[in-house]
Amino acid sequence: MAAKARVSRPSMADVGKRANVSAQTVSRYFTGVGYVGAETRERIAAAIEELGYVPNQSARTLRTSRTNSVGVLAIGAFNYGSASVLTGLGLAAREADVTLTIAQLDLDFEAKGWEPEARRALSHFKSVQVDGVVVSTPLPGVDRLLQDWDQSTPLITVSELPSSDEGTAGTHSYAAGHEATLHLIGLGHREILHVAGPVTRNEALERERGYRAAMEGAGLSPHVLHAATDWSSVSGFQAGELADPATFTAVFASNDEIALGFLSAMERRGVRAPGDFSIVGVDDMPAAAYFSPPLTTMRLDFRALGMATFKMLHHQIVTGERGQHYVVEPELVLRESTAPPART
Amino acid sequence: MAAKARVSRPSMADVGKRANVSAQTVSRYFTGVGYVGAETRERIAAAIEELGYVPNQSARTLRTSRTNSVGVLAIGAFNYGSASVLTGLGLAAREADVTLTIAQLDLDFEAKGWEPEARRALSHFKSVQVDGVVVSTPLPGVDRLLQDWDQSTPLITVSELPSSDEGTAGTHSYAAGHEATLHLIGLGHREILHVAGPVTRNEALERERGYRAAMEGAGLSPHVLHAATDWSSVSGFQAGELADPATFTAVFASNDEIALGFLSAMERRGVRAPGDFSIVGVDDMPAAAYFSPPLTTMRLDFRALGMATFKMLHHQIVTGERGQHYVVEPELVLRESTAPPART
DNA sequence: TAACTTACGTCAACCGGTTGACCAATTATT
DNA sequence: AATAATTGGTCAACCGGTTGACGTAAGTTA
Repeated sequence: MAAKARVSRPSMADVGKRANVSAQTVSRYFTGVGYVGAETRERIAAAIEELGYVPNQSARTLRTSRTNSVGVLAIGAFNYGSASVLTGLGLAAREADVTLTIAQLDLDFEAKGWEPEARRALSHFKSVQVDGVVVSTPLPGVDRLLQDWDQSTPLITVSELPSSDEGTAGTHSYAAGHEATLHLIGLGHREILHVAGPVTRNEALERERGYRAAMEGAGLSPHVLHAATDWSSVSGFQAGELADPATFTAVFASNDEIALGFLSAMERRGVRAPGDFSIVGVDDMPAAAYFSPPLTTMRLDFRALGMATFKMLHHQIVTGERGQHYVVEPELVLRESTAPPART
Repeated sequence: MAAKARVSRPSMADVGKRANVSAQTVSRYFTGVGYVGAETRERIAAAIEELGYVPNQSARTLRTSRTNSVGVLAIGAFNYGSASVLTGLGLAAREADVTLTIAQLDLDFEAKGWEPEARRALSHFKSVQVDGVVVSTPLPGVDRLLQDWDQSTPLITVSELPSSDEGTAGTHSYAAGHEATLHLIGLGHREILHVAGPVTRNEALERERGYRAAMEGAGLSPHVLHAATDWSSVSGFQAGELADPATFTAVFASNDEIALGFLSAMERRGVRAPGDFSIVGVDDMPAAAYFSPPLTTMRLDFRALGMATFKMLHHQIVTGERGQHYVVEPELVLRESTAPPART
């Protein structure tokens, strides 16, 4: 035992001393450059174990400017979709031995203007030198942020309808709106109401576009209710209170939660699905199968989106290649909330 | 312009050169120690802006061993509860200018044994020198992890029924189970089934304990159905398929999603709440108010839990004091899924 | 026997800040 | 007029790894 009291954590030199090798050999042990004998390797491993040595990531980063971490820019609250994307990101990151550093926007970012805050977050990511960045804020105008982004660190946005090839991923919300509406049209409905999601979200806008295209394609006039300020069932309920059941035989709701709220408001008036009207949502959250009635919906695999997004980013980090993109295609899940119309 | 091409980011020295001050004065500008005149301060700020200078966090950490980040150990998937806790943590962290670094356990951590993985995550946190750690994995046995945790960096567990005073936070699930059951008893129910949550979660165990205590306190015999492998409505539905409606007049479900699945299974048999049976859940997830019928439930404010947890941890980080704890008390939210029994 | 390969050791520079010691000039206060 | 307080510069050590250059031995292969 050395007389010197050690307050700080053990360093490479301490490990080397314990294993009767030089600190540089310990470095070789970790980095893999140069030769380290099998027996020496074991002695080093033992010394690490005994001392409880953990390498200092800051020192490593300072020298190598790599951190094995990626930054995630997210909106304030995690609902089903964003939480699932985060889950997917995290799972894929775990597999690649990368950790996520998350920066959240303020809850009322819409009012305050989220741009300065987003810039601060990105600047923070530069400060900690993340190896890559995921921008998971599907807000109209995120593109502006990325223009003055340093091209040298990979960045990928998980947004709507990745039009460009440049490292984007997202759900195909336009298709979701389109197919959902076609399903209702196919059942014979002609008066189809769209309960839109929050106008401040790209997904909501795309789903509405898809709906409108399907309606116009069939020669039907679109009827959109913009009552939602968020993705919650509260918004759906409020929309349901505003809607007149006499004016539609089917509803396309921008997501499952809104559909749930709408169903609830209708039931209060004695109007029920699928007898009195049909309704289809988007997301297929786990609970949707147990709504009353079980909800027909466009499934979107958010977790797979998160995993694929991370994998693309990671690929870009290690190889330097970019230009991929990934789109989650929606899938119609038929359940009991849709049926042919009772009246035409 | 210097002839030397600069590939790397600007450093403090570059800022100093631009502002006609020394690099040390720039350091004073950031750290606040020593004097920097108002006019000089402006020149430095301008130079930072012009160069797009961002301090190198690794260099800072290497010297100061502070990171302005806290680690969060979370389970694999984010459902309503854990996502809300994370939201709260993130919002409070944002306010304190701290970022979260998250480490997720594998999805099937239950099968594989989560301890080694959790240890790896904690070791990673040591490696990056987080200022504090939040252990948000309400698994039986987390205590074992903490025994060999280095006391010098603050750690707080968000778990069940924080018995000790030593920096813990959590929901009072026992009380939730107890009060929910008392509510049903108070309505006149005597045959009350408990649909338990996953036995691998502390909350589920505590809610069951609370239920049992209330039943036994009223001289009633508890009847517990252990069908859930997770917190999902699928589990609730499966439990509902196993349950015999003739054996109970009321149900206490371990959370809202399970209650939803159970309701759905019952409805398939033509058994409805609140006419045929009463049911109460736990969580009060936003959708619960729009279930059919709207669900009576024990509200738990997970976001507040997350925010309080972070604030406690942060207080501990800056002051060094510990010994606080925070408990989220459940609150009974009366809706339409409970009523006095039709039969006794 | 020469030429590699393997397995280390020893310096030393470097990453980019922080911190302390020390000095010098102005301005403000007693 | 003497003593502070304020402002800012210089030099150098330090945090804990990584990386390169160079040297030395042993064992292997041509």
